[in-house]
Amino acid sequence: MTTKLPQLKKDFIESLSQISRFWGFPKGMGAIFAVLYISPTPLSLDEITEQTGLTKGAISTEVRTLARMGLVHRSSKLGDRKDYYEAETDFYTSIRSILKERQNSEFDRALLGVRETLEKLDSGSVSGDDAEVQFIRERVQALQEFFDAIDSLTNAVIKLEKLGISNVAKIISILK
Amino acid sequence: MTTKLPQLKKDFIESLSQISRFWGFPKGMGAIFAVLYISPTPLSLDEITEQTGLTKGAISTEVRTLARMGLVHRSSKLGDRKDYYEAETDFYTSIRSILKERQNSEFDRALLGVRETLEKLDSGSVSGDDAEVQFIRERVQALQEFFDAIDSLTNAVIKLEKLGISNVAKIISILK
DNA sequence: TAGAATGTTTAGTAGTTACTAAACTTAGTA
DNA sequence: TACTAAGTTTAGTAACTACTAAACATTCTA
Repeated sequence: MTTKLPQLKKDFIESLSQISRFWGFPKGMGAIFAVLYISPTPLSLDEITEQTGLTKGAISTEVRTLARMGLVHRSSKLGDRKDYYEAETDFYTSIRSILKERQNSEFDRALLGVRETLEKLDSGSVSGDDAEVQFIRERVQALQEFFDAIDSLTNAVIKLEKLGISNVAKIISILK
Repeated sequence: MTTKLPQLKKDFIESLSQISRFWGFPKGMGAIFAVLYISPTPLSLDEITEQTGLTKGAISTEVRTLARMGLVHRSSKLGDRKDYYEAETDFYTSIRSILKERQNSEFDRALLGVRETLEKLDSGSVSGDDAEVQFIRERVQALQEFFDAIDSLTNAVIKLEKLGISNVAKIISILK
């Protein structure tokens, strides 16, 4: 039983749309990336419109976000007024810029909030029942250590690029 | 300058609420977990209501989700009809059950979609321009390899529990 | 059995978000 | 200059989500 290429493309686009939505990005963003990712040549805004069914407006704004995250790149041809877009294929590079993009985000400010809570508790500047303060201090500290561990691992992922994917297996075996 | 304990708690709850929202969970879920996490004793539904400002109904449903994810545990006292809830403090245990919970989720089905796309391309059962099929095959394969690498690392995180957080630093240094 | 205490479910709502349609802008061309 | 092609911005909308309020269910106690 054979599958026709257009159908295969549609399925792939649909899968990436779902994955995108799961990570808290618009469904359409995933679709746009998918279309660009499996295109041998850079595509114009109109071509993306055609393959995703989204309107020009939506693509215009979402492609800008994708570019800011480093997941797509914008280029142009001489003597052609159109913009052309292509997908970044190095995902580790993308991850790095996505994380950079997240700097100063609500998320980072929230993490900072926890850190500040811990600092206050550590500096002994919190007034209240001593035993309770101590208890909370230990709990918040454990949480902070967990966050730090996750942070370290995130940085590790970023570094995987240099190591090459093939080495991941080796690292995993070290962990076992 | 001293901070009063109730204010510190409020700030902490607010921080975890934001973090929760960032990860795509309801804000209230983070607040409930925060309240339980910094409580020395298990709390009843009414006590959680009081500290979060949410209604009984909301807490009833959200605490169930938290329990299913392994982030809180429900218990009861003899001769007391109330349910009591306390936070799980081993985050690695929680992560494991969250990931298990995700099994068969929309996300996993989407990942499966990509894998199936690749299998079709590999088995040569896709009809269409040969060069294009080959190009798409390579791209999808690269994406699949990336997903696999992330998956390996996720599993590594889960295993960190056994190693102890302190060893994470050593692992990171290996990666450098 | 009635009443109270606890927890669950359900109908509705306010707020958010991803998107469309269309007005607008900018730049190139006849 | 008017016209066209491309992209952006903006106003509005449909669908979703987290939550509230209140009805409902269950279990214990007088």
